[in-house]
Amino acid sequence: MIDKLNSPQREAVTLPPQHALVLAGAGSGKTRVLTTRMAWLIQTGQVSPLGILAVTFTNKAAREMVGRVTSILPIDIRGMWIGTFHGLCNRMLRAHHRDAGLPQAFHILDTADQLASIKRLLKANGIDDDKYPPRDVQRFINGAKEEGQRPPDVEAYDSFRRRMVEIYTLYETQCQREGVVDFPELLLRAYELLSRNEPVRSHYQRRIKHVLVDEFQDTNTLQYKWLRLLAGGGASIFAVGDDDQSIYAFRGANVGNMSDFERDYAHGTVIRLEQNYRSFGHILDAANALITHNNGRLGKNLWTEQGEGEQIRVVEQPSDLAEAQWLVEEVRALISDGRDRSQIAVLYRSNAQSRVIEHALFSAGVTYKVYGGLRFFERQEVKHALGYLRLMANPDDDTSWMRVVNFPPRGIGARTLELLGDQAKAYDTSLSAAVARVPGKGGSNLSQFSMLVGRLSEETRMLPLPELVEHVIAQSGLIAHYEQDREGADRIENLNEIINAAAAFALEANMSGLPAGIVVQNPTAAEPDPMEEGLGGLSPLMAFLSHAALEAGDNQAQAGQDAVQLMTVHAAKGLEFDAVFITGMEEGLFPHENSVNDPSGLEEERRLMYVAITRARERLYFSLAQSRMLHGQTRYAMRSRFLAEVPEEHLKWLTPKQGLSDSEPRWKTSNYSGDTYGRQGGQAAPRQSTVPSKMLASGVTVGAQQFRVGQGVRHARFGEGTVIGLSGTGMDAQAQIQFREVGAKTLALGIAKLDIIQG
DNA sequence: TCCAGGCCCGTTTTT
DNA sequence: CGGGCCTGGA
Repeated sequence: MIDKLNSPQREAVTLPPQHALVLAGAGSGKTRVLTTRMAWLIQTGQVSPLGILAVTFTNKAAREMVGRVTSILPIDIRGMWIGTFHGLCNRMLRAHHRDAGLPQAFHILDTADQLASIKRLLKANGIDDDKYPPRDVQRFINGAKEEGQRPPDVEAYDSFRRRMVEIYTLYETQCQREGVVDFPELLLRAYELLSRNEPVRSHYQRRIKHVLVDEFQDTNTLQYKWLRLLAGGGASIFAVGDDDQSIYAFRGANVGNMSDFERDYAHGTVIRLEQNYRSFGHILDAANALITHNNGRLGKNLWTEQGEGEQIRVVEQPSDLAEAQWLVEEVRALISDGRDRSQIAVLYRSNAQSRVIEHALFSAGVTYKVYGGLRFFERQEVKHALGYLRLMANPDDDTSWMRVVNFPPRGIGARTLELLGDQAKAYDTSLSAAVARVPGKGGSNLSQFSMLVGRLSEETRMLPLPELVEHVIAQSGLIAHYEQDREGADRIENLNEIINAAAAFALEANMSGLPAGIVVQNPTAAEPDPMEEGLGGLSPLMAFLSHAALEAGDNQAQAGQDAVQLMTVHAAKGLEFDAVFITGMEEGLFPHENSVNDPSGLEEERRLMYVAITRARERLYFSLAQSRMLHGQTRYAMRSRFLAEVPEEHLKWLTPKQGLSDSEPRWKTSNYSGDTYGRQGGQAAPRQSTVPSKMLASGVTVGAQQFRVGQGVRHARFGEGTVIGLSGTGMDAQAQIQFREVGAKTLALGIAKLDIIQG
C-alpha cells in the first residue's frame, strides 16, 4: 500500500495520530495520500472505519475518495462519515433533528430557492427591494452565516445594516415556519447543534478519532470551526490543501485557515508534497516563478523528474476573433498529430469568452464540450417537478407552493397571490393553510390547486418512489403544458429523466438496504448506535429530494467523449490535460479588472493563473488579443502582467514579441500582421491563416487626441499614469489608466482632461 | 393573464 | 453584443 509512495507521501500517510498539515502542490498525489492514509489507519488497526470522518467540498471528490479507498482496502463504507460538508451536516441534522430544532423532513433550499424565498419575504413585509436588492440580502445573510453569525451577532453600525439584520431575522423566522434550510444554514445548524448540545457533541467527539479534510484552503470560517469542534475530543485533523490554489475567496473561503491551523494545531507537522507527477519542467518552473510574486505564502516549490519538456508557446493576435481562429488551427494540428481531443483544454477567465471560441470551433467542425451552465436539477422544468414533489412531503413549503401554484397556468394571478400572502401573514400560517380565506374566483382556483396537491398526496402515499414521481409529474400538468410548447421536447425528456433518476436512486438505496440515499449505521458495527437513530423514518421521497438539492447533477452541457474541453480556469481546478490553451492573457481580463486595485484580489488572480498553468502535462499555450469585443464595445488591452512574471526562458513566442522589455510591461500596438506565426519544431509549414493581414485600428480618437494603450498621460488631479485599456468610441470612449499614485481608474475620455506625455 | 419589447447590466461557483 | 428581468399594453 505504501511502498509505491515517495518519501514525503509515505511520511504523511504513516504519521502517528496527531494534527498535520499537508501542503500538497498541484499534481503531487494529494488524493492518493489522503485515501492511502485512510486505508492505512484502518488496516493497521489504529481506527475502525467508523472512527474516521473525511470531508470534501464536492460530491465528485467524495465519490472519488470512496472509490479509491475501497480499491485499496475492501471495506464496507456504509456508516462511515465520508462526504461533503453539506452532505455530512445534512445527515447529522436529520439524525438529531429534534435537538437541532428542525422537522425531520426539513427541505433544503438551493441558491435559487433561497433567492425566491427572500423575494417573497421582502414583498410580504413591504420592504423596498430597490434599497434592499434580494441578491444583496442573500449575500448578507449567507455571509453572516458563513462567519457563524446569527442576527444578534452581526455588527450593525449603521441604519442600513441594522435593517439588513432585521431582514435576516425575518428570514430566519420564515425558514423555520416553512421547515426549510438553506446551504449555509446546514452548516451553521450542525455547528450550533454540536456546540450547544453536550450529549450530541461528546457522542461524535468520542466516536471520531481521525478527521481528514480535502482542499483545506477552500474552507470558510464556519467550516473550520465545525471541524475543530468535531475533533475536540482528541481526534487528529489531517488537513490537505494548497494555499497557492486558493481561488474561492469570493465565496467565503479563507486561506488564512491554513496558517491558523498550522499555528494552533499542526505546529511543526507540516509536510510538503512538492514532487509533481504531471507536468514537464518548463511548465512547472513557469508556475513556480509566477507564484513567487505573491506574499505570505506558506511556501512550496514544485519539481519534477521528467525533463524540461517544451517551452510555453505564446501567441498574440490582433483580435479575439483572430485569437479564436488561430486556436482552431492549432487545435486541428494537435488532433492531426494524433492527440486525443479530450486531452486538449481551452481555458478562459470568464464565460463570456467562450462564445467566440465556440463559434470558431463549430464552424471548423471540431467537436467540443463546454463545462458550466445549467445542471440537471437546476433546469426550470425539473425544478417545477421537484416543486410538486416537495409539496407532497410538505404542503407548507411556501417556496415550492409559489413556484408551481400557477405553473402550468391555472388562472391564479398576482393579485390573488398577494391576497393569499396577506392572509397567510395575518394569521401567521403557510400559504397552503391560508387558501380557505381567499374569496372569489381566485380563491376557487386556489382551492382547486390545493385539492390537486391534497389528492396527489393521498394517491401517492403508498407508492414506491419511482411510481410516486411518475404519478405526480403526470398529474401536475407539466407534460401537457410542454407538449403545447414547440420547444418543449427537451423539457419533457428531462421530466422523464427525473423518473429514471428516482428509479436509479431507489435501486441504489435498496442495494444498500437502507432508506434511500442516507446511510445510517454500519451494519457491521457492534451495536446499533442510539445516538444516530431516527434516520430510518425518512421517507424515500424526502431522501430523494435531499439528494436532488445536494447534488445538482452533471455540470457539462454537450455530451460526446471525444471532444475538446472548454471551461473557465475555476472549473479546471483539479483536472489535467496533455495540452492546455490559456486564452485572453490581457490586463483587465486576466487579471480581471475588478481585482487589479486590490492587492489580495490580484494575488487571487495570480493563484488562478497558477492553477491554469499547472493543468498542463506536456504542452501549454498562452494566447492574447490586442482587441476584444466586450459589452458590445471593442476594447484594447495590454498584455497581462502575468506574462511578464514568467521568465523569458520558458516562453517561445510564435508571433513576434512586441513592445518593451518585460521589466516594464507595456503594450506597443504596432504593425504585426497576423499570418506570420509558425509552429515549434521547424517542420510545420506556416499554415494558411484566416487572420486579416491588415492591422486593426488600435487607438481611440477623441477630439484632437489619439489615445493608445501603453501611452503615458497626465491628469490634473490623479497625476501621471499609463493607459492600460481603451474601449468604445466618441462620447462613449473610456480609458483605464494605471496612475502612479492613485491606482487604476476608468475615465470617460469625453469628459476627463488628459495630456498625452509620451507614446 | 400573458406576452413582447425595452431596459439594464456584465467575473469566477459548490453545496 | 446578448441574456435576463420587468413593465406596460392588449
